[in-house]
Amino acid sequence: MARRSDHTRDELKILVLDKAWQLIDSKGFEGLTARAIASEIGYAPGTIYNLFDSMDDLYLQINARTLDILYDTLSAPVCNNPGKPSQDNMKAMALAYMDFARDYHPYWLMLFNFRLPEDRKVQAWYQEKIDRLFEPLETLLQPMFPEAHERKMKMAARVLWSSVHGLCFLQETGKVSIVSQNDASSDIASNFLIETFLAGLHAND
Amino acid sequence: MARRSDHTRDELKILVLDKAWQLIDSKGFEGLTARAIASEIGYAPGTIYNLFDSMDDLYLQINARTLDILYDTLSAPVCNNPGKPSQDNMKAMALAYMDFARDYHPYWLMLFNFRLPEDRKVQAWYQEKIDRLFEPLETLLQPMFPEAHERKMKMAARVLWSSVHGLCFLQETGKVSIVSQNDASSDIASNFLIETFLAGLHAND
DNA sequence: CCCATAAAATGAACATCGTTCAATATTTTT
DNA sequence: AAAAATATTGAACGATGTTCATTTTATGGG
Repeated sequence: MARRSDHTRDELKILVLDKAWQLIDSKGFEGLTARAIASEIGYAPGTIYNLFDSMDDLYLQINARTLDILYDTLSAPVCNNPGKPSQDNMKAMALAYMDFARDYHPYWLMLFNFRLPEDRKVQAWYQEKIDRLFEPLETLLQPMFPEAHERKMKMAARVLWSSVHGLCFLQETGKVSIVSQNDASSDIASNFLIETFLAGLHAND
Repeated sequence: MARRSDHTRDELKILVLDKAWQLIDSKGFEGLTARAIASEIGYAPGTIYNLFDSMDDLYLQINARTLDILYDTLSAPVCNNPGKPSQDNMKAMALAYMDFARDYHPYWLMLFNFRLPEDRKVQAWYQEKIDRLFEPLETLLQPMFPEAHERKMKMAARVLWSSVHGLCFLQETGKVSIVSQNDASSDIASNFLIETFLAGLHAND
């Protein structure tokens, strides 16, 4: 039996989440089970439930990690180069998101498979992590809107972001081949979307 | 024991799918189990597996029905009124999609939760049902492109369609509140997307 | 140092799931 | 009527998430 002084409660939580992350990496989401985690860290299955309300709760914590990495990805200098036009930065940001969806595929999928437990609202700290994702794009859109139109700018950010996500999602889950089987097709489509959207924004000024 | 002359194999398949559809409606996707279906139609669980390869196979058949209804929805006259400007039709089509996602919520979700069994490619007949979904939007976009640019038009259709889907998805799964908690916010966002995208198309002519 | 109390870890047990397949029941063919 | 073919069955298997009475470990006071 694991001795309870081996780790503090918080250390143990981190240990579980680290191992969960590894399991997803090696065996995919299907391989992520309470028993597998427990066995790997040398604890009994019941211990998981001393630390997390449920497996859904654990999935939520994994998603939190994923959202943090995604935020860092979208905040990276390659997508936020002040020396480059906003359009270039946006294209880079869209491609960064698509690369992220491929590189972190199982984690990225979990973000959308997650089901809220019953009618419970998503917790505030989690919603905060989601809302934060729009900030880098908002920063890029800012100069294109008068200061008085901040609300409209924020909507534009969410609409464009959602659009890129939709493109990425249908592409990545293999539901739709946008232009052809070409590997570059998602890049082309993404660039086309941003060019068109920005042109539309300027035209409607 | 059910007598095997009660139904032909095809009738039985339809019976199973009808009951599966009902179960999703009444108990949600979680209530859709082989045992529940079997019990409801007066057969044993094993019978399901005489008709379908697996539950995933059954989900695929349910998805096929959903895709058919969605196709009919997007083909409806309200979104394809020749007497109205294309932009109005597109806005109506986007709203029709969003209404569909709400009205058929569990079925609509299943379209994206479905996981391909192993590395098997999606079957051609299923891919056909997906590709067909773009046709109504392609018809609306057609007049905006020279005939020689058909490929570009098709890409535009898929990009705009994906964008609307992304908007709808993030809205419907409660991940993102686009403008506010307002009920009309998704309509506003969707209209904004289409106006901007079309303006961008014309500007880049 | 010992013992009472608190806390953590356990793992068997429960309900449920998808799935299999030998056995049984039914129909068709000979 | 017997035999072959086919459909249906349902117990059984190996999983899963989850619970919780029991056991183990740590702590603190006398």
